[in-house]
Amino acid sequence: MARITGDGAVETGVVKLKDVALRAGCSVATASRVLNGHPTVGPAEKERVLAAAAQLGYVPNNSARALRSQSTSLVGVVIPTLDHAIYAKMVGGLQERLARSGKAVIISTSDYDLERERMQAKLLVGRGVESIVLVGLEHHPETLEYLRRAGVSQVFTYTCELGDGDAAVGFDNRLAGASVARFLLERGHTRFGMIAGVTRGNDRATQRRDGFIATLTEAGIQRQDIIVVEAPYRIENGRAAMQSLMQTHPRPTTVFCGSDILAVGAIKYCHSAGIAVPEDVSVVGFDNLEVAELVTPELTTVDVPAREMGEAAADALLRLGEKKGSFIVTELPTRLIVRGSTGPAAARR
Amino acid sequence: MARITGDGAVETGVVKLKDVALRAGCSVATASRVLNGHPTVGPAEKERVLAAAAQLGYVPNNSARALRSQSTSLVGVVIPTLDHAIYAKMVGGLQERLARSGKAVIISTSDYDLERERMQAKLLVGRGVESIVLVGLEHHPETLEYLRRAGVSQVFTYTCELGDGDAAVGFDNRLAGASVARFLLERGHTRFGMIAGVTRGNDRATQRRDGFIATLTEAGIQRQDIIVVEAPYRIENGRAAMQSLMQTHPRPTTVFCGSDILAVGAIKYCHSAGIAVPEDVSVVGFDNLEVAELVTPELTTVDVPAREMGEAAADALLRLGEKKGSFIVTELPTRLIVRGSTGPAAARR
DNA sequence: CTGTTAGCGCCTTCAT
DNA sequence: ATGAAGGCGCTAACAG
Repeated sequence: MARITGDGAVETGVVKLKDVALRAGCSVATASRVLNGHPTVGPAEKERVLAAAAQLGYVPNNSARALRSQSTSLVGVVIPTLDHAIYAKMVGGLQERLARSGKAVIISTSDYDLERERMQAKLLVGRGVESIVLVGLEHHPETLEYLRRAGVSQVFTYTCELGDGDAAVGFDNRLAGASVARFLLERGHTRFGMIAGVTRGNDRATQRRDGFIATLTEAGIQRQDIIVVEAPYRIENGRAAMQSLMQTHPRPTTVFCGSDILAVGAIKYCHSAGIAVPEDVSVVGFDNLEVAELVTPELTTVDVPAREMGEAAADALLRLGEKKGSFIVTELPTRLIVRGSTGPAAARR
Repeated sequence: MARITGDGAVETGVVKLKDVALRAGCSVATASRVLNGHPTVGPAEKERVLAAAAQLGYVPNNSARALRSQSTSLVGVVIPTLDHAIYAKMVGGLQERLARSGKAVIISTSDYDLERERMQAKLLVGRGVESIVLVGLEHHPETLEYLRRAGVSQVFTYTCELGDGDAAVGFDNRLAGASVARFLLERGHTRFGMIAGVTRGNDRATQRRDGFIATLTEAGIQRQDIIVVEAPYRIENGRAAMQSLMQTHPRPTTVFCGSDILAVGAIKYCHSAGIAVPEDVSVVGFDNLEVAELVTPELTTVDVPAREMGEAAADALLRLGEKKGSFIVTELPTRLIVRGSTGPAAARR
């Protein structure tokens, strides 16, 4: 698809900066300067370059630009999975906000595996990302070391602890777990169950659990009256976990779930087993997903501002680019949304 | 933060091919050959290069590789929104499958706006993507023209019509709508409502609606016994739309919703208004989201293989790269999942 | 203010 | 089978 231009040059496919310079009658350096808004260019020259670029439909080659300038305007994000709305929405907020600043987002998933996260992060560095957005505080030490050496700034989300990162955007998972505990204590509950997410390699799940338990024990609840199980975030697992909890004697008067996903599974089990919610057992979730308002009874849960977190992560990342070497912590509020799945403690039987 | 390695080299930041060659005691050419699986390398040399690369944690610089080889291994995807699970999951499948082939995914969103989609597509081309994954068949003509000129192959998803694209991976929305109509006819329904998604610029919503209506009219249903409203995919809108449908006289014995999101809103309205589902009115959704099994009664819906679609899109895109200029159509099956929200037609009142 | 020059990191001829 | 060298397209020094 070669074609002959007005001035006789033969072009094949893509137009390069050289072509623009040729047509504008200047050097590639000047053309480059104009196109990059460099000020020291005469207005006449400038005009010609711009016109030439427009006529030729010039599109800069980002690979060359990136290679040369060592800057790609690329941001990497590694999340556990796109199947969970909270992560997907976070990425949505991130992407949208970054797009306004001309940055693009390369996405990848780790499936809650810190080792996979490490690999993904390396690949992203190879892609030339200048910053990387990770979920949580806990990561493979090598991941962070590698990123640091590569000069890639690190933004942690879903946590407001900075750890070894450059920025943290999120909330205090421990505090959130504690707030649920306090709420349930106030309602007079005495025996507690928890269906936590898998805590291995997941600081969010760990802290929610720890904050919950610590607050209960500080309030005088015996450790034997707190029974904790772990389950991957899937409805089926919530159901099975609830079943095991409901088979203990005496059974908990309330169950706190590390995610709404688990909570709806738990409620589903109760329905099938003839256990009344909240009369027999109160259930609390986490995340405030859309489903929270769709189950019967509606789910008491902790609202997590997923989209806002993505937007705030974008802001943090942008500021990090401006002042290199600074640290940013943005704490976002969570709040307990009380709905029908919780009530006063069930009568002892 | 330079550090001294065992063999005395000073490293700053990222490991380059030169570093690997140095440590392996060979030339960069040889190292390159080994890392690219070029056959003509002695096994001893090969071993050393691989070891060196592993020890140093070498990651190729994609900008350089892209510049040299004129190929970026970058794929762009534009979806309406990451807030809806079907799109998020599709992207998840796409990303995961492409990662295996060393391709990265740059993501962006259009918010169901074809004009925004056009802009995003242009930006992606500027980023050097070699293929682009779009949702649906209908796009701004300029979008497709631009992509074609830039040599970017186009994969459409959620449709199995090729249109002006190079590949289509999805299902027949019209047929899916028709299958719902047939199912409801068999159950003896006589007056039909539909809460469709917004059809403007959305061929999926349009075709689901058209297939539904066409099948009904072909079966002898009068057009006045089919009432259709449109609503953006949000629970609240489903609720409001259902309210308006339930206020017509005589009211429909069944309502087909263009998405489970709308359907759960519709069911929610029924609960609040004392309308029994499915006794008073049957409800059918679309997508088979997780919520479909969580509402009461559970939702009859059309299962859409979102993740598989992403994976199939990746496959199509890969094949497209191999045989330039070919066309690929992959039709994925949908199936009607019958649950408790549908029953025989309600008794006439 | 503009042009010339020297690479960015990698792959791939071309020699050996 | 291996190494040396050139250049992908662009930008940032440095000259002029």
